[in-house]
Amino acid sequence: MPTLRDVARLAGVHLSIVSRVLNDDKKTSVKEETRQRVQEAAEALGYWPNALARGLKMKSVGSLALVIPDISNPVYAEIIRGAEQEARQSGHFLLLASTAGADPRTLEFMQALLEGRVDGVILANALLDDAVIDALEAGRYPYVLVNRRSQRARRYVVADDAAGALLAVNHLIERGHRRIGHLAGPPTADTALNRKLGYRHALEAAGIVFDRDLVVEGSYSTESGRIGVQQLVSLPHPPTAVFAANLRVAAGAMDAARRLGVRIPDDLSIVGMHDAELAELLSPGLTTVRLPLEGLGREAVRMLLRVTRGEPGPEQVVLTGAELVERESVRTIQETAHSAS
Amino acid sequence: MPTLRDVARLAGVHLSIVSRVLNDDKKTSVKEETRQRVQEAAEALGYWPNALARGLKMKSVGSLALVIPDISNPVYAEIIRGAEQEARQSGHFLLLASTAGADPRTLEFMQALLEGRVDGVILANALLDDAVIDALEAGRYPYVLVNRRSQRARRYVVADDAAGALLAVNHLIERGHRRIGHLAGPPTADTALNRKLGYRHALEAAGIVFDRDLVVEGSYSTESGRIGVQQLVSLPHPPTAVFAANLRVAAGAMDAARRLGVRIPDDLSIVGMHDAELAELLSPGLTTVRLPLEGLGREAVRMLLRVTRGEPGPEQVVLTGAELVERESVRTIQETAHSAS
DNA sequence: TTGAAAGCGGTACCAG
DNA sequence: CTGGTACCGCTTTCAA
Repeated sequence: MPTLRDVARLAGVHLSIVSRVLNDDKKTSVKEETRQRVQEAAEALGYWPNALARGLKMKSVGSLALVIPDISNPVYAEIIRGAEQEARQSGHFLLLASTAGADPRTLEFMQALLEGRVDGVILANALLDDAVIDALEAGRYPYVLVNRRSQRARRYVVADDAAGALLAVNHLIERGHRRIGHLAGPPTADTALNRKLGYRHALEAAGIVFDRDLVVEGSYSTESGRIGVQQLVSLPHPPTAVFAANLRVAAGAMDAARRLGVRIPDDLSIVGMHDAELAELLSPGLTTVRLPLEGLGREAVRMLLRVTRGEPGPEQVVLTGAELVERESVRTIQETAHSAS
Repeated sequence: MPTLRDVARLAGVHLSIVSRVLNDDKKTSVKEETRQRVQEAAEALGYWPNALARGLKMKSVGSLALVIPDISNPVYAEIIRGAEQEARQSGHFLLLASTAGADPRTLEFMQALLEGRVDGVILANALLDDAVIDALEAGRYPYVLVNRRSQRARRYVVADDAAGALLAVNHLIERGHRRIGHLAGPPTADTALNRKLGYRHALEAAGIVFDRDLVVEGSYSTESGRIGVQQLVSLPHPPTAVFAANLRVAAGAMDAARRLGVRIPDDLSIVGMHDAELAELLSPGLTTVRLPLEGLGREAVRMLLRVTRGEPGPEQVVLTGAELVERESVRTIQETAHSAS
């Protein structure tokens, strides 16, 4: 790998001149002819600056990291896309780091990342340990949480999960459902809590009494959906519809329902949270709520960049704009129970 | 951020001693008491080495990059997992970089990565431009292709796609199918070519004449599967089964078939390549061939690490071990056509 | 056993 | 307009 020194030698100038030319420094001017020579020499040698050396001097390497717990979760694909675009547009490099398998050592993992490899981190880790956040705050390290809120974290960007859930459950109510179950996510996840909140609000607003038997708490996994739906359908008075906290949960629920002989939507309607290609591939197509995840990614990068530059700006942002995507997993029911009583 | 100098000052020793203690240098010995003082000082300050400075000096930063075209493709999840584990086990840091959206600038993208941010790269980019590989070779940069072979590339690790395809098609043949279509992947992808080859070999071995109308070429997308299946079922003499080159293609095919009123497996059997959770969530469950993708990731990291260390070793590896995962998308048919003639 | 110093590849300030 | 130089934080060789 050629260095500045090599280019300087070839061009017959001092290396500081090469640096100026290549960074086109406005402060000092360079004779046009010299500039030419330098550029040609750099070209000829295939010179490419060393990010380490530059980063060491500049205290900034021009890259950000997005830390993700599980790359295979489709939720992250959209956040990544948004973050990627935004980073690229502002001339930064986005590196992804998966913590899968590193769980017990997340803190060490973060430290390794923060040794100078990146200028700041975006944490999409829903199950992130508070200790990590404390360490980040203590070290005054530039960071932003995405898709997760935390008491300890000063900065985050999240979607309006409660509003999204409201949308989902209202849809079910409009279609005549009154006995609506909820496959909730892990109580450790802020998003799960807000979705449950939205669920309760929707019921409340419709004058439906909340029945705690109808909500089963689990994790954000397909397996959790399978278990949950089994529990709901074996209730003495099972729900006619269910709101799943997550796409994976919904998919698992559909899978289990099918195996149990529960037809969707005939026997059970279902709407899931978060829209992705999977929702369309399921059979029947899953009605979902689309969250502005790509926007989350973009906004997180913007915020992080502001922080690294020491610029002021909002530190907590809630992105609204959830919308219902109707497919075939919800059926309309007559309000028989009502009129019969 | 405290530096070596800060620790040295606090411990009352020279910074070179601190370096020795912290890296527990075997060559020079340090008085036990001094060692203690240094460690305490480092601890007290929360010292953490600067990877940039160290990397600049050592010409190695202890991290590798895995470059992926599209993070949402489930194929990569497994490769990533394997690579991650292997990297971690050997004390390296695996960074992921997605090229999505950077397509026309992949070369620049690679250069940015190779400015010193990482010690080497693993390219999982199936549609990678040859120019990138040439540049990598020319720059003698440590790299390994994974899940893709190339004339220009000296190093790669791939699965035995042809054998996997053989497995899939043989399964169909054993179940009595003789008119078997193939939804092929993009001719630019080495994996697609090998899968098509396996398909042909299987037919040949069974004495089934190859009918070019039964193979429709596309891309590795769900949309391609949709289009392909539509084309196949509208043939004057449509196939009774189809082998999809990819999980996404299979999923798209199933989706389109459903919309066209073609029942699976009753009207059309289908087997896909690459097993992932999605295969199980589809309805009916998709029979697939499981490829040793996690192993691909592991092996790629091992190879890359060897390269960075200048150690000898195999440069092309083909991982065998594909296996059939039976679910519900294939039905057995009687060999009526045979006996009737 | 410890200290001093060179240098990795850049950037930026200062002097000529 | 150009050259010289200090320094970013760390590793490592050489002397004391």
